[in-house]
Amino acid sequence: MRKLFAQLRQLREDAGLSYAEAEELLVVGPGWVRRLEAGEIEPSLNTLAAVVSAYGSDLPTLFEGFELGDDNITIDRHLSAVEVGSNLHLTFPMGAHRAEVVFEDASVEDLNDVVRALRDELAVGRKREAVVACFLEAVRRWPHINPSDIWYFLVSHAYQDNFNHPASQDGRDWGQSWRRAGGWGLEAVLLQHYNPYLRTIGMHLEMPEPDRKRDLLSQMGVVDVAGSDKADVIAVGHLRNRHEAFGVIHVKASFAERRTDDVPLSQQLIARGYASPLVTMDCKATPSPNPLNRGELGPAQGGDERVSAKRLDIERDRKFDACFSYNTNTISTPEGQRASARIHVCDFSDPDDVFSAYLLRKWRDRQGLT
Amino acid sequence: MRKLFAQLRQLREDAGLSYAEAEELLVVGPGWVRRLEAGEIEPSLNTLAAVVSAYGSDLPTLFEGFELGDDNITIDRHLSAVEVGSNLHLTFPMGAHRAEVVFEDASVEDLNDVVRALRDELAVGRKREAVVACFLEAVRRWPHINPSDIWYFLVSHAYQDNFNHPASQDGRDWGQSWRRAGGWGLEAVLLQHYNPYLRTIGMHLEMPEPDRKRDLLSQMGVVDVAGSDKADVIAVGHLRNRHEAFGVIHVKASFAERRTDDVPLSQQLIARGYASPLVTMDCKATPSPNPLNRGELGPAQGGDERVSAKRLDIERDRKFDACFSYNTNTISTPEGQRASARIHVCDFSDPDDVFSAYLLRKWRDRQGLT
DNA sequence: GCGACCGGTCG
DNA sequence: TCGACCGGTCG
Repeated sequence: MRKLFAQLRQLREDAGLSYAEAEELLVVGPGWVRRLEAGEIEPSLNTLAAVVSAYGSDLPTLFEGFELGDDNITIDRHLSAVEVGSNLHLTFPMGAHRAEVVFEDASVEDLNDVVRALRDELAVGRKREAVVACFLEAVRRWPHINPSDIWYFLVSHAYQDNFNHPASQDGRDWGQSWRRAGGWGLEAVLLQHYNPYLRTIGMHLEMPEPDRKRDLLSQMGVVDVAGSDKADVIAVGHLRNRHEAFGVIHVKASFAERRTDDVPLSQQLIARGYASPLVTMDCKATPSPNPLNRGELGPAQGGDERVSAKRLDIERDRKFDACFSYNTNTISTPEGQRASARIHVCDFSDPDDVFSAYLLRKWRDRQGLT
Repeated sequence: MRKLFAQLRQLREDAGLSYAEAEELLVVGPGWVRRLEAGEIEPSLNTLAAVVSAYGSDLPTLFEGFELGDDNITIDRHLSAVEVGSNLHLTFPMGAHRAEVVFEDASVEDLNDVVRALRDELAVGRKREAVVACFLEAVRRWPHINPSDIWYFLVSHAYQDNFNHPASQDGRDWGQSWRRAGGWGLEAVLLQHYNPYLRTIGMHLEMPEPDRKRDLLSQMGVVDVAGSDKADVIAVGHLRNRHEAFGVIHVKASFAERRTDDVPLSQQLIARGYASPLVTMDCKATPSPNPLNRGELGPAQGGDERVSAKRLDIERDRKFDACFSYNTNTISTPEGQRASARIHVCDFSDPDDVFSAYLLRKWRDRQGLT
C-alpha cells in the first residue's frame, strides 16, 4: 500500500496544499491528513474518493501504478487471533491500543469452533442464545482459563465484531447491543450451568415471564418494591406438591455505580430472610496493550491499601447477602475475616460449588423458618 | 462506483464462488458478500484488498477500467447536514437508519460555526469546554430550537464524529467518551448559564474540588452518605461574611434506571431541609428515520395513559425535591395537580427562570430555618 | 487506580 | 411502548 499513500501525498502537494490547508478544506481536526498519508488509518473507498476529489484529482489517478506489495492484508475484524506456540493471542481495540491478551493452551481451531457457536445462533437471530452457547462452549474447552477473561476478552469482542452478525443487521451499534444481549445472556448462563445440578437437590433458578414473576415476588412480599422490575433471576425451592420462591439472584457483568440500583430490593429481601446474592463476572481492566482483568473489588481488608467502596458495600454493609464472582482475579473475603456478608470466587468446572451450597443453605434456613 | 462493485462480483464468479462459499471463506455472517457487491456497505481499502485476495485476484485488477461517475462522494462523517429552504436537515446514524432531524430557521453556515466551537476546543484537548462552548453557542444562535434536541441530536453527534477530534486521539470510542465528557459538560453548562445571574441574587452553583466538596457536604451533614461521590454540583448561598451550601443539584442528560443512583443522597438532603433537585435534558428517542425526542417522563397523571415509574418517583415519592427539564417535549406537572414534588420545563433564553426561582426560595427557606 | 458518566438495544 | 442492560473514558 505504501506507494498508494505516497501517491496521496503527491496529489496533495500537486494541489499546493499544506496539511493544515487540506484539513481545513476537508473540515477535519488536526493531524488527519498526515496520518492518512502515513497509512495509519484505514480509509474507506468513499473517504479516499472524497479526499482526492478535494485535491482536484480522482481515484484512477490515485491508483495509477498501484502495487499490493507483500503486506499481509486481512479483512478488518473487531476480534482477531493468532497462535503463538501452544497459546492463543487475541487482539481487539481497547482505547487507543490494539490490545493483546494471551489464552494459554488454546488453538485458533478451538477459537473458530467457539466463535462459530456464536455466529450460528446469531445467523438465526438468537442473540441471547448466541452469547450463552459461545461462552459455555469456551469454558468447556478451556476449563483452565479465567471465565471472566473468556466473557470480557473473547465473547464480548466476538459479539461486537460486525462480521459475526448477519449483514441484514448492519448499522446496529454492537457495543450497545452487547450490553443488553450480554447482560441477558449472563442470566441465562447461570440457569443452563446450575439448573441440572440444582434440580437434583430440590431447587432451580428461573427467569420468569411477567405474570409468573409477579406471583413469585408476591410470595416473598416484595411486589412493587422499588427495583422489583429488575428481579430477573429467581431462586425457587421444590416442596412436596408445590414450588416456593426463596430469593432473587442479582446478576451483573460488572458493577460500577450501577450496583446501587438493586439495593432497595435486596435490602427488603434480606430483611425478610430471603436469599439476595450478587453474582458477577467482575469484569474490569484498564485499557492497555496487554490488559489485565483485575475486576473492581480490589484488595481485601487488612492490607496496606484502601478498601474499595464496592467491597465495603458487601462485607461491611451487607447490601447483598453474599457476592459470587467468576473472575479468578477477584480477591475473596479471607477465611478469618469477620464480615456481615462474604465475597466468594467460583469457576465453571462444577455446578456443585460454593454458590450452590449457599443456595441450599438459604433454602434449608427458609424451611426452618416456616 | 457501480462498475467497481460489478467487477467485484465478476471476480467472485470467476473464482467459482457462491455468496455462501465466499462468506465461508471470509469467515463472515450471511449476507455480507451480497451487500458488499450491492454497494450497501462502505468497505475500507483493507477489506477490499482482503476480499479480492481471497478470490485469488488483486486490487489493480479490481480497479481496471474504474470510473468515478457522477456519484456525489463525500468523506464519511458521523454527523452531516444539508440546507433545505430555510431549514437545516441533520443526519446521523441511529440504529439501522440514517436518521434525519430538521432544525427550522437554521443554516449550514450557523452549524459550521457551532461545530467549529467544538472542534477548536477539542483541538487543544479540552473536551468538557468543547461541549459547553458548542452547546451554548447553539442555544444562543437558535433560541427557538428545543435545547434538548440541540444537546441530543447536534452536540452529541458532532462530538462523536471522529473527524472533529485531533487525529492523535484516533481509536477512542467516542460514544463512550461522549458519555463522560457530555455528562460533565452538562454540569458545566449549568454553571456558565446560571451563575452570572445567581450571583446577583446572592448565590452560585459550584463544581468543587474534592477537599472543598467534603467541606460543603459536611456543612449539610451528608459526608460519607452513600452516593456522596456523585454530588458534583452544589448550590451555595452568600451570607454577609461567608458562603454556605444549601443543596445538591443532581444533573443527568437522561435517566433510565440510573436515576436510582442518586436517591439515597437525595433523600438525606430532603430530610434535612436542603435543596435536592434533579436537572435533566430528558433526552430519549426511539430509533427511527425521523426520530422525535419525546424524553422519558411520559404523559401526566389524569389522562388515559399509564403514568411512568420515573414520573411517580418525582410527583408521588419525592425522591427528588423537584425536576427541571430542558426538553420542551417533557410534560410538566399540571398546575392544578397535587404532587409532592413537581416537574418543570425550562429553556435557555433567560437564567431568571423557574429553576433560579426555586433556588432562591430554597435558600430563603434555609435562612428562615437557621 | 478509582470512580461516575450515559444511550442504543430489543423483548 | 417502556424498561434495564453495561463499559470505555479521563480527571
